[in-house]
Amino acid sequence: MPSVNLHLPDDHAPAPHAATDALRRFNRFYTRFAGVLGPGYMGSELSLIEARILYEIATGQPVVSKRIVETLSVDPGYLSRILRRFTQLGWIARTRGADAREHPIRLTAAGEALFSELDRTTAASTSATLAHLSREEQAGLAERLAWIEARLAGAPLPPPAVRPWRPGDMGLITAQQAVYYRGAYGWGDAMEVLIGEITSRFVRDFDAGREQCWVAERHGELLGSVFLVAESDKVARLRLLYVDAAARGYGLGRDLVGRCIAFAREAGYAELVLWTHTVLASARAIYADYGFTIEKVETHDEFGKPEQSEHWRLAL
Amino acid sequence: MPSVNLHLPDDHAPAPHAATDALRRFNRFYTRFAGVLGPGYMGSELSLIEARILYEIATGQPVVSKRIVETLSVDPGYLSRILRRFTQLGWIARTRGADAREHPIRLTAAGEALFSELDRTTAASTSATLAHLSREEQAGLAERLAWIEARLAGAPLPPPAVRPWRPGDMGLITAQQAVYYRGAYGWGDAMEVLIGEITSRFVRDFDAGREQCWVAERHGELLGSVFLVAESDKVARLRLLYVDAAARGYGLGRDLVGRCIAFAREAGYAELVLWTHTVLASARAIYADYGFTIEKVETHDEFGKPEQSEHWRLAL
DNA sequence: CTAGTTAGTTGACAAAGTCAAATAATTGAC
DNA sequence: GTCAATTATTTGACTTTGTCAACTAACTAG
Repeated sequence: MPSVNLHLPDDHAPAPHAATDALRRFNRFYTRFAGVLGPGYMGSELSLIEARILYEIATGQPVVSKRIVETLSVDPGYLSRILRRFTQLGWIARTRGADAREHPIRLTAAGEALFSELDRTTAASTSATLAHLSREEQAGLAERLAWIEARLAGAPLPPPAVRPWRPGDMGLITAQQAVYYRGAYGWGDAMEVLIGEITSRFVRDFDAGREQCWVAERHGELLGSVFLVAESDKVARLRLLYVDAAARGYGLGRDLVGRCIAFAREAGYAELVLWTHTVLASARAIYADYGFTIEKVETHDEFGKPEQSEHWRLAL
Repeated sequence: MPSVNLHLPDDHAPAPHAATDALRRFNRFYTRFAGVLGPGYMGSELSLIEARILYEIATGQPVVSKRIVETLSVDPGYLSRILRRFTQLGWIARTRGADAREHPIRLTAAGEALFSELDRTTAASTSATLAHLSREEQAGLAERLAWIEARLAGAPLPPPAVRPWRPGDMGLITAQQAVYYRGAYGWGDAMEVLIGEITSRFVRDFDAGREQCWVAERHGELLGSVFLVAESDKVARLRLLYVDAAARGYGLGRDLVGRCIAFAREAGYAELVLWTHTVLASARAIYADYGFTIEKVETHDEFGKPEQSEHWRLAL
């Protein structure tokens, strides 16, 4: 279920604090919502923190208390007492580590049983709160949660995954590029129409062994794409290379062009051509690096304002 | 920044518990994340609950403690003591309500000052945690948060908002309908191509006074669309009516068709025609209700399997 | 070997939260 | 109108949860 991030330049400019307000609002909502899932912990004897500690132990065995203190930001003294109680209850056992100051923690059989029981009941309860959502909504929820977590965590995002095209991709590609080029270069409707025609024609005439389209995705978001289409028996054309701003710095453009070249060689083409514009500097750099050369330069006025375009060519 | 919910039927079927796991994972993440925003409350003297109580008072003035107990699910006794302390500190004042058992609460001037200070600092701190996100990411975050809150709250969703088309919409419409008809009726690539061509042509030949496309959206998600295009001087054609499963029950299809009819009358057309398929029962019901009648029925094989289609007509 | 660190524990508290009983006002049944 | 039942809030008597600093034992670097 890919989506695209469409941000029109002349869109109702969102209030500068819209995102801040949205997050604060969500925060109020979610603390209440989590309260429903959360404390009292599912009728078990465990408090929320105890359950979280048990989770850390179960998933990280053997784990030293220092790590728990760090990941859960719990007071070491408090943790120490909780762990003592867990030991008395027979849920955990503490061994001697290589470093004798550490006392690595493991679950006992009873602890494992408790944890898997807890895991089952919380899963069931969470599942119940999602029961009223359709399959599509559940999938959409999972994707949005992952997206949000990735941004809020501030951790580096995973690189986008590249895959061959699927039904539905063409429209998204068209929408994405149309909005981008309009915003970035002021290109008009004619460009949107052109892209739409190229993508429609691609599906209509698709020749599986000799043509392909690759799409890059992350957390359900379309982040890049490229087409390789047959121009003639011996000539292939690379079209509509695009890398979203949110996917810069992963070498994605290079990857996509590389796939086209490899595929074209494999399919027995003798040369690969493409048409691009002088303003598209980063794409041009990639073409040049792969050994493409400019064959012809011409200025046209198809996109609502004069634009210098270039025909590139690579012998395979 | 609309998106579309694309769920291919033969997609990697998500594990049945994917959404549950995603939510549990998010829950672990978010409790930690909120801890950063949260307790200690921004260097102020207030604990998280105190801050939440202050918020409830400030935004709901005058408010009775029962309401706070319900919305925050806090113990009444505990709340009572906190409110007494707030009163002693001069932040709130309690009056006599119409029902003398209640003691409606208001903020004093000092309370207002405290609250707006707190509001400012939490906004600043939240804003700081979002500083590393781009404008697009912030907008995407806000939309996703709203979407998630709406689903998890289980509250009825707001009706989709209808607006005229914008650049980028055409591709999304194409993607959405292509995926839907493939999944629901097994229609193939030819259908996707047809939709792509219709939408591209619409942009190319768009005649503003005599043609229009409306799009329904909610939380940044495309939920429906319809086209009205000129067929000839006196004849308009309604095309590509679509209402997403997530938007059923709002009368959206009826609304969209109604807009087409009103627009066509306004623009001076004498009649409105459309082409649809017999399997599309709910669309047909809408057409019939508006007084459209079937002119001709024919079976074609364009979508990969035989399908009965119908030509409808309405005199304006 | 010594001074400085580090992992974890303990004691002494303070803060947060709970529960049941009490108080005062209101409602509904007769 | 009166009385029992109910409701909003408060109070008392607690338990649980969380904090802070001092402490012990083990490690590390010079």
